[in-house]
Amino acid sequence: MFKVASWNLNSVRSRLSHVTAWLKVREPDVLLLQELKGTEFPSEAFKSLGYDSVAVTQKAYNGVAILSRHPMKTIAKALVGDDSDSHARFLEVVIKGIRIANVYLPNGNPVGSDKFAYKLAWMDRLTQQMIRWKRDDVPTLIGGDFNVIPEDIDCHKPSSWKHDALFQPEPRARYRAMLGLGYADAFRSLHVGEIGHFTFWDYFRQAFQNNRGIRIDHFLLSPRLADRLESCEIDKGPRGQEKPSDHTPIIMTLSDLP
DNA sequence: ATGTCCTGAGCTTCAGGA
Repeated sequence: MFKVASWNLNSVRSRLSHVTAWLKVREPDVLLLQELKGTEFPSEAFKSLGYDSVAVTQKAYNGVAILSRHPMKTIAKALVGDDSDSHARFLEVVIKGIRIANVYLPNGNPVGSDKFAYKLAWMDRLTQQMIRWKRDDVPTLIGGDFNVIPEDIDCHKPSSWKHDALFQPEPRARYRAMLGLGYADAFRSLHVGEIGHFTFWDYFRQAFQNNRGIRIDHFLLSPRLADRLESCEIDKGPRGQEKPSDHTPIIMTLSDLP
């Protein structure tokens, strides 16, 4: 069994005790982290728990890291397609023969702004990379904060998100196009039609207490990995703790190769 | 428009991002 998790921390410094406590209990083989929010990365804290790590950071914003209990080879620290893009949003490694890409897609608000255009361009670049990945034999997992609400059932109330970049037709069409390439949405493929499953809740207006959330953290699996998918669950526990991230972890398990 | 939380400059609060 191979357990992979993903968690947007909204600052690794503010959430270090949360994530280390969570790792001790859940013991995933691999953890993808997003929104580190700072240049410092506490690799020693994770090393003492048995995890090697690789991180791409920048000052104040963004930042992604991958923790692994198995040998990990770093392949890329940036998404190709725009040399002028300096945001820390992408990390690609190989662990146990699986290509794992950790992504933190742009938020894109407000709709119609330069940020929205950057979000769409970033998704186009990721789609092109996902097409290139299909050309080799390496089973591939893309996980992280996609900042896309795929379908109406992935938010508590569509009308509340009608004007938000995460819910616009353009990013949703691009997410669907990724599925159209043959990648499976791990959570939805095992929870068809189920409502009320979210990975993010706003800090304000008691959104979590009232389960007014959205599902924007995803795992996309190439066909050979989708065949090995055993479970995919959202762990709401951390979102209910003191000083939580606004996101909560998503966890999936793959069966071992025969 | 509102709500809340985080970072970082360099204030004893603010702007910017989410």
